Order: sequence, then C-alpha cells, then structure tokens
Amino acid sequence: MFSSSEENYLKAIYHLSLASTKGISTNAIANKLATKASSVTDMIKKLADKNMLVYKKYQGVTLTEKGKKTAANIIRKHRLWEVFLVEKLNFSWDEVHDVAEQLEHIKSPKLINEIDALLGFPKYDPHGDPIPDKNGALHQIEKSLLASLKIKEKGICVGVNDSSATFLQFLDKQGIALGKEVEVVDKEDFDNSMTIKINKKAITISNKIANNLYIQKL
Amino acid sequence: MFSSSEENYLKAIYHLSLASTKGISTNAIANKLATKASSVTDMIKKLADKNMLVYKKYQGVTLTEKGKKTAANIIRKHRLWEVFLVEKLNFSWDEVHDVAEQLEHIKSPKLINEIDALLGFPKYDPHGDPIPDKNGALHQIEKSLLASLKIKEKGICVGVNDSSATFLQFLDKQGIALGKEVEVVDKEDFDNSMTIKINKKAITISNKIANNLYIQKL
DNA sequence: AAATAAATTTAGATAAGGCTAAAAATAAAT
DNA sequence: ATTTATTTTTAGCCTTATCTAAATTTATTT
Repeated sequence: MFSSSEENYLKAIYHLSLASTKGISTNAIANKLATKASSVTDMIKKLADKNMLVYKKYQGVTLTEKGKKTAANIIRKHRLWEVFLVEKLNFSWDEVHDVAEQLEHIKSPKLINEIDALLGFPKYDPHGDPIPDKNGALHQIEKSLLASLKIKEKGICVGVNDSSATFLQFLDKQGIALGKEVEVVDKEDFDNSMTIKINKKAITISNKIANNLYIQKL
Repeated sequence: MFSSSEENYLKAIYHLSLASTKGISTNAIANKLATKASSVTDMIKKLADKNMLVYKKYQGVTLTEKGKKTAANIIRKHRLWEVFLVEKLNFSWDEVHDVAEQLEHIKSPKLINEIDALLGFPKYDPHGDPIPDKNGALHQIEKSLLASLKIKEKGICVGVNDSSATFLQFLDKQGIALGKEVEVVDKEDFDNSMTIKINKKAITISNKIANNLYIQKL
C-alpha cells in the first residue's frame, strides 16, 4: 500500500515519462510537485526500495513495470472521478481537478469499479485525456495541436493541454468545447495568432491558446 | 482546516458525548480510537487551542459549539457517502463503513451537497442512523432496543447499534432488515434470549443480538 | 486518613515527509 | 583542460502524529 505522497510522486514521474525517453531528473520532479530537490531525493530512494522505479545517483529515475502500472491506476481513478463529477454531480470541467486530486487516493477497488460501471466505462475524461484501463494501458487517439494546423484545415476539438481553471473558463467564454468543429481561417506570421471558425463564427486566438488545444484532423 | 486525524478525534468525542452528560475522559477517547492515552492528551491540547473543545487537566473534555458542528459535519459526510455507496454503487450495508471512513475526509462543500441532492436528501443512513443537516442538527426518531420489548409487543426494525460486518451479515442471514416488522413471541429468563416472529417465521436470538437492534414500537 | 489503585500527563523517541544550507558530482564554458 | 555553473545529494532540523516509560494527580479501599 502507498501513502498519498508516494502516489503523487509516482503520478508525477509517470506524466513526465510520457514526454521524455530518458530518465526523469530530480529537478523535473521537484518542479512538477512544487517541492524541493532534496525532498525528491529522499522519496525516490524510498520508491526505489519498493521496486517502483530504478534509481542511480545523479542519473534520474525510470519507472519499473510495477511503478507504471501503479501510477496508471492512480491516473485511472483520477480521471474516472472527474467524469463522475461532471456527469453525475453537475461540476464543470474547470472545477473537477482539485477534488479528483483527493478522491484518487481513496483505497477501494470495488468503489472505482462501480464508479466505472455507473458511468458506462468511459474512455476519456472531461478534458479529453484517455482513461487507463485496469491493466494500465492507454488508448491514445491521433491528435494534433491546433497551432499545427494550416489554413483551411478542419478538425474536432478533442482535448486540452492545460487543465487550469483560467484556461478552461476562457474556452467556455469563447464557446470552445470538446466535440466542436473548428476550421483555421487565417494565421498571422507576426505573432502566430490564428483566426478560426467555430460555432459558425470567426474568432481570433493567440498562439498560446492554439498550443493548448488538441484537434483531431478531419 | 483540519487533518484527518483531528477530524477522527472530533468524531469520536462527539459520539461519546451522545452517551454521556459529563466530560469525556482521555481513556474513553483512547479506547474508541484504539490509540494510547498519551496520544489523546496531545491531540486534545491541540483541539483545545483551536477552540473545538474545552479541556481542563485530568477533567476530560467537552466539545464547544464549533466543535460539535465540525464533528456533525464529518458524520454527515460519512453517512451520506454510505447511502451513496448502497443506493448508487451496489454496496451492501456491511461493506460501506471502511470506504466511508476515507471519503468523509474529502474537502469539497460542493461535492457533498451534490451527493446529498443526487440521493434526494436522505434522512437516514443504511444502518438507520440519522444524517445531520447542514447546521449539524440531528432529528432522532423514537426507538427502543429490541431487548427492551415485552412479550407480544411489535415494532419495525429501524436501526442497529453495532455496524460491524459480522453482525450485519448475521442479520442478513436471518432475514432481518430495516423496515421489517418483528413481534416478540417469547423471552427466556435464564439467558435473556428471545424468540421473535419476522418474515412470518419464528426465530430465536441471543440477548446480545437483541441489544444491538433498534425497533420503533407499533 | 493513609495507602493503594487507576487514570492522566509529561518526557523522550520514532517515523514520515518536508525544508535549508553545505558538500559533492555532473555539465557547460572559457 | 580548467574553471564556472548547475544539478543532485547529504546532513541536520522541523512538524505531525504516534508510542513507551516514568511521574503525577485523582479515585478507591482499607
């Protein structure tokens, strides 16, 4: 059994591993968890003792298969709870993160399996992120950043790269939601801003926005 | 904000206070929480500093109004989660306690209010215990221990005094459930066992059983 | 009322998780 | 190839929540 703190480390390392093939550095973990490098060193020693990851001094860490599976299971719980909050409890997608962050640590296999069933075994969370299955496998769909689309290309909004409340609320205000169709109308070389058509209306968004919205090309 | 540990102390003291008019002793708390008296002394000092209870050395403790309200709110969460688990997630009444013990510490007013609404604002948990309202008020119904009924008296099962899995499973096996009608057919002076009629069948139960089942007299 | 028993508190330790500051190792730059 | 900068680790300390053992207070007996 793992403490909430250990689980948070595993989750952070798992997320960092997706974006890198090399070992994950102490500093990267410290940064992700808003903690200090010295604290990370202590914890990764502990997780290495528990065979959750491989650690060689000064070389960063790599999750073992057991570590990956454990982390994926926590992420599975987090994302299933997010779906539950939105689908059953009238939470909006910008309100779910902090609560799911607590709920993911509840220990009860039956609980999460029943939640999964109640929701009809969803495959994606409210932000478009895939929900790992019971074995920890992820079925990622083909998706591109909106920023990478060329003029005239069309696609469906399928996910966000930033789940902060401010960004999500901005999308709400602009009428941008998962499942909606967008078309790139124009791109500006100077600042990489782009004009897109969504809800039959043209709106202009900055490059920062376009770099945080995932599209499935049509 | 309170730690899970602080919340558990408040809850334990609240429960003990219901069964006693005097201050709650250090030992009683230690016993309830399966911890040591010295640990209790430390914690009640901390809770006294936070104005949750009044503590005078060697004299036991009494919850303040704030302490009562805080404790009632935790119990409210516990019991609402129990109802949720039984009503929505196919848990049986002997499976809910440990999970609710974890869920009661989740911090999110919106979460528990939405759960309450989803369940239709229930007034009792699966064991027949009343759910405190948002102000911490309990609406206890009139109930008696089955052991106190005389021969020929009838009533409806409305609660249990012991929520352990073994006791609840025993009740299941005997076909005893909340809402069912029982009649005392006979009582044995020697061991205080009694024969009751339930589900149109007569069964004999020990005094220990009869002392853990609450009845609303008819 | 004094002596014994029981309950409670204090003192000192421990473990988990985190921090700061200093030391050591690795990486980058001249 | 040294020097400098950055990263990582170690060492020592803090807090929370425990515990054991000893000391103290209250309760109970004789």
